[in-house]
Amino acid sequence: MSKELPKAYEPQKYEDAIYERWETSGFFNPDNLTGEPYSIMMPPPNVTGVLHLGHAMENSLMDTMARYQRMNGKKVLLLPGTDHAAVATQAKVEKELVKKGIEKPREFYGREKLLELIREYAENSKATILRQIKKLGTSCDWSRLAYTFDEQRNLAVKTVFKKMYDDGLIYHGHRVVNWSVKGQSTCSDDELVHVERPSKLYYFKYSKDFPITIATTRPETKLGDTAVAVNPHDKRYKKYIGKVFNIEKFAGGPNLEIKIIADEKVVTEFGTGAVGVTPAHSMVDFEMYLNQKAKNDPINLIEVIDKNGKMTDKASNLYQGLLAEKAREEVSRWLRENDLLEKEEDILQNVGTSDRFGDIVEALPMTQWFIDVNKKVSGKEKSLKELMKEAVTLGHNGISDQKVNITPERFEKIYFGWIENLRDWCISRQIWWGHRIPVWYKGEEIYCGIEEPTGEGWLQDADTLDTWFSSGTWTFSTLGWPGFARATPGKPGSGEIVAGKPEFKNDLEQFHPTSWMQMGYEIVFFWMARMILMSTYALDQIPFKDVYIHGMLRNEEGKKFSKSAGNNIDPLEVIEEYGADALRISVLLGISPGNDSKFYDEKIDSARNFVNKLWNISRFMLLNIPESKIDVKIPELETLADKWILNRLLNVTKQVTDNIEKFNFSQAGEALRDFTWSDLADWYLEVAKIEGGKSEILNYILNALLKLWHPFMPFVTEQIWSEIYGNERMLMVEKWPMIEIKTKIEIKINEEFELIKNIITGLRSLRAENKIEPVKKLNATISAGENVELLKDNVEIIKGLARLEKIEIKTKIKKPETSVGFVVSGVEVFVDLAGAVDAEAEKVRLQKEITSVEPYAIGLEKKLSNKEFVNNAPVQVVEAEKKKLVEAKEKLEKLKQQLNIFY
RNA sequence: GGAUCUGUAGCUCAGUUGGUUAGAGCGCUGCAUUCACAUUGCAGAGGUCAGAGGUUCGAGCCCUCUCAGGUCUACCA
Repeated sequence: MSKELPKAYEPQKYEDAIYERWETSGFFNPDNLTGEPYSIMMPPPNVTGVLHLGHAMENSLMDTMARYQRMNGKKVLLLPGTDHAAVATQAKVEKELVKKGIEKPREFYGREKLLELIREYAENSKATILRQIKKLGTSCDWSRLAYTFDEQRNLAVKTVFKKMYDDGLIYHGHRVVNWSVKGQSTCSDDELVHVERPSKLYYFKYSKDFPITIATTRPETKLGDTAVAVNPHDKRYKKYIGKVFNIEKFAGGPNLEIKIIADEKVVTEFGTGAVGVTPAHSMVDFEMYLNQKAKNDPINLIEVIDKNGKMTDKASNLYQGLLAEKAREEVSRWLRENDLLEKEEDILQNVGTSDRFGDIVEALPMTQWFIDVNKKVSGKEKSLKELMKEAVTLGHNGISDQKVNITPERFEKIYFGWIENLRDWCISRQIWWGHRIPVWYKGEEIYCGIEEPTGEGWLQDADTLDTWFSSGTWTFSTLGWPGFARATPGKPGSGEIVAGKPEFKNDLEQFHPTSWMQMGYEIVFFWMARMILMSTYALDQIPFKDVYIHGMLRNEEGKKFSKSAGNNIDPLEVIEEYGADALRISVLLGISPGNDSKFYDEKIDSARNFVNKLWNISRFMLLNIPESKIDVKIPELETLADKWILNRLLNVTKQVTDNIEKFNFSQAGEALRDFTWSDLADWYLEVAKIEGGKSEILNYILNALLKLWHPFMPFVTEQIWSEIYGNERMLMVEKWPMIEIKTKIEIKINEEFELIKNIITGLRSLRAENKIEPVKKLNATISAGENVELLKDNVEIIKGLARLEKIEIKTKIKKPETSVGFVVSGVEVFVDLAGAVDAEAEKVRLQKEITSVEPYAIGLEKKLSNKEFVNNAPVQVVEAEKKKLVEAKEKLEKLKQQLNIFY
């Protein structure tokens, strides 16, 4: 059955229907597949808005992998989902409400009503996102769709929380935390964005008789100072250590009691070598406070800034109620006026801002929930920190196949560095959109549990959990945990055996640890680290075996795409104009793992062109295949070109396979594109027009080609497939081409075909240089040496592709007088131009070529006469160089002979 | 301050353990249109591989330093 395709590929006409066919086929659901389980969890996009190009890239990566694995006979689960994104979503909705004129949405609506509004927004956004994912062609199992904020995930979150609580890893503690005044909530260290800004460093003394000068960027916090820390080895200050100084009415305000303490971390060389310690408003100072407490030499903690960023009554009524920044001016002014300010210095300072609310974060002491990362996990003798490290080094519990492999490798180091500096993780947030902390209070009593406690008078903790707490459970909460994971001691994740179906395994058993995970480098700490923490702790398993870290897409100027910058690109618009396949290869090709890449018009243009090229290649091939067959073996190979293209096909199959296995999607696609466009379209199909009778081999190649391209460009390949073979079998579940290289690839075939190609290219080039019209047929003679038979066998190709009338091939021919010529691999080609030879031009051309070959030959000669090279280099290399020299010399000699004719 | 990435043709980038006269796409120049494809084909120009040292028979690739740009990170008060 031969079918003629339309002239151009119009993606809009086919894509939706194809997606529907895939979906209804059931093959997106692994339950309908057999083979070894292979699982990928989709990083759930935030329901804060719509997908952007970065998501298009992620979907392309995941889907390419999923389709490749499926075609390789794996039971593939690509599980889709969305993320409620706690702070991010609430911040977003509140921002829009503020824009509408509701200044304080939380006060205005109250908890229930505001939650309803956020929920509505989230559901809307979710629907859009899911539609976009389908448009991109992602082959995910919609029957397992998950949401980080649905009941199933809530159960998983509560279960982990309780386990950690019972193990004493989660504690309620009074510590200094990051506080966003604008968002009225805490945030974790990772949620800070450091911004560099100009600032002033003030050098001052607390009072005239205070012996040490202190430097600070925040004079207003000094109203809450309770100590000065110096290095214990600092000779200048040693004598003061342990002394207490009383300062009356510091800056006209409160009385201070300053104890001089010693701390190794104080750098003698920096500033004055002495640090004013404000335990309440600095993470570092708070740690000193804890240290002093532990040493039984306590210092006080005085809060002078409140949750609204204003000075408290402890700062005295002179400052109370002022915003911190205002108080800073006032304090420094007072110090200046009272001659206590010694110096002001302009410096650049890094301040932490809230990633969601944008304001500068205050350090405040508060009672919050924390995860202790240093405490030993019961029954493990390892802390969470150590678990996180072990999973990436030795493998979880020292088991090597429970090791997380990170690609590219360099992110391992970055990950370890982060672990080193990790502090206890503050997990409670004062926003409403999120998983409520499963803790209830009644007077002094505290209850932590999955269900609300029975009895009167219990009040649930008002706070919610950091969104990454729930995201951390993603790889297993999506697979039914804890439902199917009633733990059998020693065998985590073991489920129930269903009677009569002894082979039954639940999702968790089949698909966890997941096989492969991809994510952007910007969430390695947020997410990858937390998944490893949660999974190793709660399941005793790593979350995934391989994780691939990709870079960010930027625009032509290298800027981030963002809504606020106004350069956002909607993937749906790109798909509408160019098609999903074009979008997919434009974000997949031309990138390198872990590095940022640019997206711009020319890229998507050429991607679209290529999709169309493939369509037309198929179109042409089909015109030459009277009867398409679906399962074909390698046909008889008659001509050199046949052998060559098949060798190239097998070769590129291997390259594509190897590169996908190594997550080099870009290289895989590029190799395939080069094969398709150059080898196949530009050479072999042109040869096929001349040689004819290629039905079977074209059938075979087209079949393989569509399969190889399918993971990258699923729509166009599936469409072509169905145009050829009807709708009975789907390309999506066809077998990936086998690499059946029976005999080893014959280098000779390649070399021989290269010679033919070079002769043709040389003839075309000669024609162009001599400005001979393309239609004019030429006569050529070839002095072929030992290649006579080869060239005679392929004479029709040469004649056809180089547009020759007559060709004469002999072992040795002298250059005819009225001809021009060139030399390639020992073969001399002459073209008779009769009177049309431009002797001067020909002389110049020959001379030019001689001057390029001569130094090359001399270089080779030198190299080969170097004994050290000959002795040290591998034999193959030396042999190759010798061969090159022989050829170069031969070529040089022939060129010189040709040139001599003119004299 | 520490870490890390990047620097290859006008532009965007490949270049896998060191071994052809360093490649591709876009752009540019010239030519071609009843041919599967102008969303095309053919031919061509264009590079001291950021710079300087070093290791090696041999370096775009390994080592050291310098310069430029980016990113992450930190308790410079």
